[in-house]
Amino acid sequence: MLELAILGLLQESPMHGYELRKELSAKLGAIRAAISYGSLYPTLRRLQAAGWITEAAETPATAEEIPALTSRRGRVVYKITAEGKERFADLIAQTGPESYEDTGFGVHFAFFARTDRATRLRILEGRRRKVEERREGLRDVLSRAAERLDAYTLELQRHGLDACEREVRWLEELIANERSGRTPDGSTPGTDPGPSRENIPPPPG
Amino acid sequence: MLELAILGLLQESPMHGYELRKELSAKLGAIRAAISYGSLYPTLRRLQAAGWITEAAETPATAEEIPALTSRRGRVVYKITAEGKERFADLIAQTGPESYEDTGFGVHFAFFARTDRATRLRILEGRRRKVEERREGLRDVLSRAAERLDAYTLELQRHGLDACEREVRWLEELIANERSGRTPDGSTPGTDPGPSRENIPPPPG
DNA sequence: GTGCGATGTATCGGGCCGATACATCGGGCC
DNA sequence: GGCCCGATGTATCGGCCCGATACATCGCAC
Repeated sequence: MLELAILGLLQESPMHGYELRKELSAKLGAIRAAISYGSLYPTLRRLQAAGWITEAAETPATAEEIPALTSRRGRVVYKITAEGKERFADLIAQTGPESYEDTGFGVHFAFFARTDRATRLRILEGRRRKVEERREGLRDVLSRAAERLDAYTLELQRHGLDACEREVRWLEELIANERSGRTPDGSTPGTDPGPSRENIPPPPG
Repeated sequence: MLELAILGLLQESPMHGYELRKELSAKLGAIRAAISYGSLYPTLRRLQAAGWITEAAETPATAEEIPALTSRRGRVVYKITAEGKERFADLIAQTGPESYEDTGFGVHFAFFARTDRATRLRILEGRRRKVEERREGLRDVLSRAAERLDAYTLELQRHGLDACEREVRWLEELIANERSGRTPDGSTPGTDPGPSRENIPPPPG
C-alpha cells in the first residue's frame, strides 16, 4: 500500500523523505494518521532497488563551496522513473481483495483522479460488497448473540453498524455519480473545463 | 492488543484457538474483521511462556480408548491463570497513547464491563481528544490546502471529517452517561438490578 | 463412497509501527 | 554574543500482526 502511495505522490513532483511523509499525511489524512519512518525509508530503498524510483542527490548551485569535511548529509530527493510510472499504473489497475480493505480502499480512492472509470467502479462496488458483509455480520451479532454480550460491547457494535450503513450510502452515491459521468464535486469533466485549475493531469484512458 | 483481548476472553471461559478466534470476531467485529492465526497462535505461545495462561489438553472421559498411534492432535484448550488475571487488570488500568488509537480504543472499550469508571472516563476522554485532533487536521486540509487536491481526495477527506464529527458526538454522549452513572443501555447499575441476566461480573473497584 | 465445507493447529515471509538516535537550521530570549 | 528549542531531516531495530499456505479430522449430502 505504501508503495502505491509513494509512487503516486512522486508522480506529481520529486520529493525527499520528510516531505513525502507530510504530503502522505495530507493526502491520506482521512485514512491513517501519519506514516512511520520505520516504514517509509525501507520502502524507499525497496522501490529504488526495484528501479521504480531514483535518488537525485540535492546539488545546490554553490556545491563547490561545501567541503566534504562537514560530512553534510544533504536531503535525498527521490524521483519516479518510467518503469515506476508503469508499475504505478499496474498497481492501480489490478484490483485485489486488499483494494476493498479499509486502508487499501482509501489509498486507491485517493488516486482515483489517476484511475480510469471502469477500475473506479470495480473498486467502489467491491468495497461496497465488503462493507455490506461487515454490516450483516454486525446485524447478526446484534440480533442473535445480543444476550451473550454486555451493554458496552453492544454499544460498540451499534456504533460500528451505524458507520457501515453510512459508508454504504456514501458508496452508493459515488457509484451513481460514476455511472452518470459526474465527479465528486458535481462537475462533468470534458463538457465544461471552466475556470478550475488542476495540477493533476486527466486519468489515462 | 491481542494479548489484552485474549486475556479478557479467557476470563469468561477456557477456550481453544479456533473458538477464541470466533469469539474475538463476535466481540470485536466492529473494530477488525477477524484475527489471523498467524497472530493468534504465536501470541498464545507467548502468553503461555509468560505464565498468563496454561494449556489444559482436552482429555475425554474415554481417554484410555484412544491409542497413541493415530497421533490424534486433540484441541488445545487454554485457561487463564491467577497471574493472567492480574496481568489483564494491569493492562486495563494503564492507559497509554495506544489506548486512544482506533484498534486500541476498540479493544479497551469492548472490555469496559470489566473496567472501573475512572479508567473508562480517562479512555473516553483521551479518545475524544485524539479524534478531535484528527478532525482539526482534516478541517485544516479542507480549508487551507483544498486547491492543491483533486475532487476525489477532497471527497475522501470530507467523508473522514464526517466520521470524526460523528464519533466525537458519540463519545460526548458516552462521557455524559458515565458522569451521571448510567451504562450505555440506559440502566443505572446498583439501584435496580431488575430482570437483566448478566454473564459478566461487575467491574472491580 | 466420495467429495466438500466446517473445524482445528501451525508456520513463514513480509509490511508496518513505535521508539530511538543523531545531525542541522533558524529564531527567540537573556 | 551565546544558548536553547522546535522544526527539519535521515536512519535503524525489535516486535506486532497479516495473508498465504499446509495439513488433518469430522459430519453430511449426494
